[in-house]
Amino acid sequence: MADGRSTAAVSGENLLFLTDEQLRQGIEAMFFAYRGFTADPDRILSDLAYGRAHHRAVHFINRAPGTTVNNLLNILGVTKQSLNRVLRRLISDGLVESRVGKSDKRERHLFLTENGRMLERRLSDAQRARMRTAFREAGPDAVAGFRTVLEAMIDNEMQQPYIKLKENGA
Amino acid sequence: MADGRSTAAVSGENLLFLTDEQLRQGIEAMFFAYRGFTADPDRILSDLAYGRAHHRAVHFINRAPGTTVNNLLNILGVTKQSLNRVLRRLISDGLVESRVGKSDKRERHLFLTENGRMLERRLSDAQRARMRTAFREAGPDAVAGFRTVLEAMIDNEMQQPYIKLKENGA
DNA sequence: TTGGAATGTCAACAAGGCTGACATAAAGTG
DNA sequence: CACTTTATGTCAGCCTTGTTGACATTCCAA
Repeated sequence: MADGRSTAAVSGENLLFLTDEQLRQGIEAMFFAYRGFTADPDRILSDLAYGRAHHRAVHFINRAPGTTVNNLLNILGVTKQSLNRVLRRLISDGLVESRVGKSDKRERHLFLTENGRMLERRLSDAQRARMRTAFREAGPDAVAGFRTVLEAMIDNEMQQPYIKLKENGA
Repeated sequence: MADGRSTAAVSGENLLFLTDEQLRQGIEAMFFAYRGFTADPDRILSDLAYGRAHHRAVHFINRAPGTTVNNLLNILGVTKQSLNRVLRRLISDGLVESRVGKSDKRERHLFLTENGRMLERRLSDAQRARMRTAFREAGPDAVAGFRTVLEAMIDNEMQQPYIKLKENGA
């Protein structure tokens, strides 16, 4: 661990930025920031007796309307049993609609209903507001760096569904 | 929502960086990056039948040896009952030692045992390795921006315990 | 000295992960 | 056509980790 300094020299510009202390600060910042990041939606959700799992489903259905259950499974990285529990409730509460696929009738294509879109809007408005404030405080250069580091931190195994998100075959 | 552009003008430099689309990308990057961030420790923990809650406890006890249960509670933002369950197991497994406070016998001061330090090392090595790779790929300027944005995103209500972490009164 | 505040423990419940097993319907293949 | 594979849903049961309620201990101040 004493060689943190020498490895940092790869970048050349700042010899100190890869010490274990710097990394630990990054790790803790990530922990506390993620909590802040989810705090506002969490408050809204708990009033409705929903959890983060519902938020994630609603978010990605909104982003890719008509996505199949299987595609959502890959994006979220949970089991179908776990997702199914969440979807069942969202459907019975009238926030999500499930349509049998036209070309492949085994598939279910998922859409937000009007009420679903309203909830999604409430949640994402809250989350965007916090992100907007943080971005504005930090400035455009910091935002670019933020994005660059986050992208480098994303698991390569898991990056495919993130990209595959465009597909939409209702 | 059409006024995203005008609010972005506050920063002056990049008129586009606060559109809803940019914010949405930031939100999703945060979601996927956090998953990557926890993936390596999660794998180690699941072999030991521990969860993230154990990781968090071990991390902050290592960072502030002798911290009290109450202080840890404030840092982690969970109920004392929830933390207690985790601590009980860590103590009975011989990873954490709980010493009754000298001046105030109601308090318990927490320390990692030798085995506890070994686990902490394994977990933080894995997490640091990923963060180091991401930092190195992104470069020092991006890292600075990353830190700036995360700090701006941390809930102000929750920032105090993060700072209070220094105290140590065994 | 006594009552309230602080601290920590035990019990029970819920959300949301997980695995395993199984059913159904549709699609694809020999 | 028979057989296999794929997509989805469901039931049962487990675990972790949140929650609230009840309670014991300790400290301190009126």
